[in-house]
Amino acid sequence: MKTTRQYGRRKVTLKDVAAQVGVSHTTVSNAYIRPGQLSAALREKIFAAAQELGYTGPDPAAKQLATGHSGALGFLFSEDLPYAFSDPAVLAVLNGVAKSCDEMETDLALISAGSSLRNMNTPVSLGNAAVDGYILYSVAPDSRCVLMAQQRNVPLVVVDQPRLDNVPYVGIDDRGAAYNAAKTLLELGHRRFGILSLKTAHDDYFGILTAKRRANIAHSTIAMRLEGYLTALQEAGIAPENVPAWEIPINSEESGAEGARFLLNRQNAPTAILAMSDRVAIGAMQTIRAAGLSIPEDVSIFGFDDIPAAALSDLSTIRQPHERKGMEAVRLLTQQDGRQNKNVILETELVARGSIGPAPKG
Amino acid sequence: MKTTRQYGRRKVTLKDVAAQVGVSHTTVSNAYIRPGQLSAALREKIFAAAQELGYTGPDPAAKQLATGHSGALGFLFSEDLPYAFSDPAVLAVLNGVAKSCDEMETDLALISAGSSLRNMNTPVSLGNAAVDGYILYSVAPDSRCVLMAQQRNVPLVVVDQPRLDNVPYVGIDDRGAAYNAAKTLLELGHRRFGILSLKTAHDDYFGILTAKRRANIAHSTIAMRLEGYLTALQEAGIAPENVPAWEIPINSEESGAEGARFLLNRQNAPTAILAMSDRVAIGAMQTIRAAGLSIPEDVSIFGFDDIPAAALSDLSTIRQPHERKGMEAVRLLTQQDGRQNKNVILETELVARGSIGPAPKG
DNA sequence: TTGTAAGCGTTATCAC
DNA sequence: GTGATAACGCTTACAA
Repeated sequence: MKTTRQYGRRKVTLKDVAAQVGVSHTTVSNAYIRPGQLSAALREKIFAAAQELGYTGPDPAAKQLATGHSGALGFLFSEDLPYAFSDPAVLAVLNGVAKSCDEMETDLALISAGSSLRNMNTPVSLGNAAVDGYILYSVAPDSRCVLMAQQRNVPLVVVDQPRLDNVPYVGIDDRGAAYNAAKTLLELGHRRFGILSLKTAHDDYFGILTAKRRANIAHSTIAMRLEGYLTALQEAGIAPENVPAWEIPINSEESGAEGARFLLNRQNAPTAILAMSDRVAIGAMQTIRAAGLSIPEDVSIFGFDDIPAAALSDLSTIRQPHERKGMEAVRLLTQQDGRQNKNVILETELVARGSIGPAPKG
Repeated sequence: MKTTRQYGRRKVTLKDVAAQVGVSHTTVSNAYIRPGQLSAALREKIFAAAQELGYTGPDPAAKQLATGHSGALGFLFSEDLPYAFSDPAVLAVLNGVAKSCDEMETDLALISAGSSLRNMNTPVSLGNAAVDGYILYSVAPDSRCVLMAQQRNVPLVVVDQPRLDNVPYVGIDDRGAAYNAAKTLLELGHRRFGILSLKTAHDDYFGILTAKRRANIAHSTIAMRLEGYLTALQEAGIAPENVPAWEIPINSEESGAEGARFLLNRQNAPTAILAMSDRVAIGAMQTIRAAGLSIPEDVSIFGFDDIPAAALSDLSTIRQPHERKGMEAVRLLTQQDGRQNKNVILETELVARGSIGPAPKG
């Protein structure tokens, strides 16, 4: 991509407009940003001249260099963009961010963490993007871009992950929500549980969630959810080591289906499955039905997120206010008036649907 | 959002690093962009100093001002962002764009046309974003931002809409695809058709797609699809005026359901419905079934797009290579080496599923 | 291999 | 209300 000059004609600047009208370039600048400083007539005259010359307003880069801010914010994903666009939960958050940006006339730059991690040879910044601040969305705590974002010395807000000192945080009570889900199933009489966990660490492992891995969970949201589940079960006298768990490689229906196969094929297969996302749960439901079992007569299942597909699948789940997460993040980023550490914990709601029922007799 | 300086410490610049190491300004700059110009040892020394001082690389704004380009591109939606994120077809395109951007290490700025249309008092540019080029995605031809984008004097690429002189274009053969859909239903013996059309103009109208509106369709993709349908029908001896059509207000399932109610409540209700999007078709299917009719025994229905939900609903449709649209757009934007007018028309595929069948007897 | 100096197009300060 | 002048932080001939 070449610069404007590729077209031959030199870029039209403030100066050109000023010359045309016969005023100083300051006055033209004022016409755009301080309307009160000149007569309406002159302002009109300037705009007319600009129009005629093909001047499209102050150059964003120059403006930013002079003012120190760009009017754009960066939304930083941990996953690659293609994945992000396929996940309804991510989209809902992004939706909220977009809404708020729209209102504030702020531009939105999408930045995938993946891309920033490539150039290991050169200490690159996070994207070439000129942004006034970053929203870190569910970024792995050990990711290099966390450090990079902090070094950049612009306002930051974290959504979901990771918890950072002196950085505002938007999230939910993952632990409490998970606790309630497990509790609900316990009250229905279930005693044999299985857990479908999202990735616990930034590696390529998937399979049985071993005790060792349980103890070293890098992703705090996952750790909290697991803790919530296990705490409820433990309170009911069910020891964590007696609760089989499967760690999936990626948040998708297929992975959920695979995890469910593991759980159902064990001795003493669970009558209740706790899944850390709706996509995983929906995949698991397919496996359950394919095995000739009924939901909820034979197996109850609980999801997490309440994506649109959950209602269609009659899946019980934890409703997260995804969109509000995004909106709060923008608000926090925009209103950062000091170093105060404002956190926002949003409410979740337990949505009971047809996927859960009393534990089967016997 | 304040500038960096809010934190008290002055921003670290190239100069500071240069002073620290005891070299010039330029050498430090070279360390970042022209590694060949200095010894590896010196380069390391410079990076070390940068690290120590907290220098995070050249300031994007300053860099852009000096070089003339930003390494970012703008993706311009006609709809507001929140809508865009709810439309699977839009997302798929965005996905393709994101993929390509990722590869090229280009940043992606999302810009909704809506926001640019607000400040009518000041001639604002498209977003504050400093971008090297724009992808215009399905923007209404009469939208102000088309003009604004052109004035900005940066490379442009249009996806789907509108066709612009001297601007590369990425799209499909809407007319041909629609023609094939109608043809397929004709071959199944259908004679009574109904059309569910997307918005034809940029106003608040919805309801019967009148002859007058049919003749004044602002959105070229819609015009082409309608023409494709009607041409096929006309060739089979069915006059356009005998084909009822409903124009929906917004591309959603609800609107489709409403449109289908109109079509089914008429005298001589259609046995075949041509919908211009899958979302609309899926909404219509609900109405059809709610009316006690079977698909495809009583009514056949054809969608457009092949979004994931189409397969789940067993909906026949036209598969568009959404993702490739996005990738091609980035390619065209990036490779613009002159003023040549490269257009890309991607292939579509007719996907026949269970939603179509022979016309009912009688 | 390194340094000097001239921009890049704005905004901001402060006189007039 | 208006206009010089100095930043803003960097890139890039060109010179050494």
